[in-house]
Parts: sequence; structure tokens; C-alpha cells
Amino acid sequence: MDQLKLANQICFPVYAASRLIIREYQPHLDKIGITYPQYLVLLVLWENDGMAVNDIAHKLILNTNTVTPLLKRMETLGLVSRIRSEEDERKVIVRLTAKGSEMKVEAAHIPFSLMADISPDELKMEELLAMKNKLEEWIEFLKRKG
Amino acid sequence: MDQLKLANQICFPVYAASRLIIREYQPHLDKIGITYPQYLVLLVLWENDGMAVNDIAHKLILNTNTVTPLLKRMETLGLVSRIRSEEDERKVIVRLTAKGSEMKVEAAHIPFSLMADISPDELKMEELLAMKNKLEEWIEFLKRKG
DNA sequence: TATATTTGTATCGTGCACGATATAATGAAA
DNA sequence: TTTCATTATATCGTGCACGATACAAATATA
Repeated sequence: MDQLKLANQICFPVYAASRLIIREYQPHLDKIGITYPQYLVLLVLWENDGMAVNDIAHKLILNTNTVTPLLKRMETLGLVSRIRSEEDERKVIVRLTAKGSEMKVEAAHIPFSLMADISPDELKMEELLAMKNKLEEWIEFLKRKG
Repeated sequence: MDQLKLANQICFPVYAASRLIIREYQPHLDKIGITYPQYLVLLVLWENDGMAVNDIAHKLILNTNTVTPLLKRMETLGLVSRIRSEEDERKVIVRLTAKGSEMKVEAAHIPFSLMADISPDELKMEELLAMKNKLEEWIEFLKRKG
């Protein structure tokens, strides 16, 4: 094997898998009218409502200049409210609306449907979990050095 | 266990890792003036010059409506030529220009630099290779069903 | 041969994703 | 308290990424 190309060989599969997985999410998310990044924001807020823009960006490892317009679109959809904090007027606090909260019920089936969609018989659950753990280890490293 | 928690999602680490890795490529690619998807197209053409748009898209698991404008930008940069095939006038054959070919020399160091950047001591080479193999197995499954 | 279907590429619109930059609020230092 | 650096968010421009759609060339079918 050509060791020189190891980096390319390891990085392309991550990039390709990411897009393929998001493609699998899409039909499920279409039914409730949101995108994958919007779904991620909802996951974060369902777990801890009322976060600042920066905290959401940090959770999702995204830049704030990606998250700000994303949240504006979600505000237009009626999923969240964006209200400037009174204690610190630099911060904008993002809260779920009733619609945004209630969408959790509609989305409850998605992780289960997804696992059925994306988990091949050849790849056992333990293998996926092992890969998840290795990726998270890797992400922590990349975040520290970035 | 709450399935709707970010930490419990298997797909988010793949999505996040993909972006973090591309961020690591960026400074290296900036030096030669291309983006990560453009670099992938060059990798494909360096290996097999003179491919149709569709074949490049298939190799990169991208839609042609992503690849067409990508190739047009690369044509503007003087990296490739796009010439309609004479045997089959539906096809557009993409070939490296002299500049595109020669860029292989400038890019030769990137896989080395990248491995130094992205490979933490905690994650051994064999573990990265094992993850690569699992991801490729997964990708094959997702491609088949998509 | 005429018609229908498939194939290959391109166009359009929307939504990320991010570097560069701007701006106001906060906090620290002189 | 004035000045300076930092923090939090927003704006702008460029480049993907993809669904929907269009269209011409090639192929299959009647």
C-alpha cells in the first residue's frame, strides 16, 4: 500500500460517509420540514433550552457565522426565538417555541428509523459504537489543536 | 437512555470529523490555491486523466449538479479543460491542463503533512486504518441502498 | 422509421460552511 | 476614568451540496 496516500485514504471516507448519512436523514427530516443542521440545533435545545448563539455553535463545532443565519431561518420557521440577554447585551439567547418543543415528539422515531436504515447486517452495533468512540477521540484531538 | 441527545447520535461524530479534517487540509490547500473538493477532483484525474463528468461524480459520490460547477471553477483556474466528446456528444471529457498536472508536485507533501497534523499519538495508525475499513464497508452499504 | 425511454450534462434555487470583516458591549489596565 | 483588549454576534462574499427541472443525444421499442 502507498503510505503517502494514507491521509487521503482515511479522510475521504469520513467526508463521503458524512454526506451519505445526511442523505439518509433527509427523507425523515423532510416530513417535519427541517434540515440536518437544524435538527442538530433542536437536539441541543431539547437537551438544554435557552442557550446563547456561541454555546450552540460550540456544541456543534460550527462557527458562529454559520449558526447565526441558521438560527434566523429557524426563527422564520417558528421553531426558536432569539432574544438579546439583559444581563449581557452581547449575548442572544435562543429558546424553543411551543412548535420547536413539540417537534420533539414528531422526531422521536428518527434515531430508531435511522438505525434501521443505516446499520447494515455486516456492521454490528458494537462495531458502530466502537467507531463512534474512536471518532470522538479523534474529534477531541482535532478540536484541541484547532 | 434518551435517543434524542446529541451525545447519543452516531452520525454527528462523522459529520463533525469531516468538517474538522477539511479544516486541517485548508491551510495546505490555500498555499496552492484550491479547495478540498477541488483537491479530490485532482486526485481522481492524477490517477486517471480524461474522465467524463459523470465518472468523476461517481468516484467522489457527488451529484453531477455539484460537480459541473466545481469543474467550471477549476477550468477558470486553468487546472482542467472540459471538451465535449466526439463519440458521444452527451459526454464532456475533463482533462488536466499542464498547470493541473504540475500541481501534483506541489501537492505531493500534503498527505505527509496531514498525517502529522491529524494523527494523534493516542490513535495508532492501525486504529485509523481499522476505522477507514469500517467506514468504507459502511459507505458501500449506503451507496447500494441509496 | 417514428416514438418513447434512458443517459449525460447543465441550470436554478435554497441552505449550509467558513474566512474576513464590522460593531457594540464588556472587562481589564493604565 | 480613559484607553485598550476581549467577547458575542452579525454581515458579506465564495464555494460547495443537493433537489427539482430542463434538454439534447443516444438507445430501445413499436
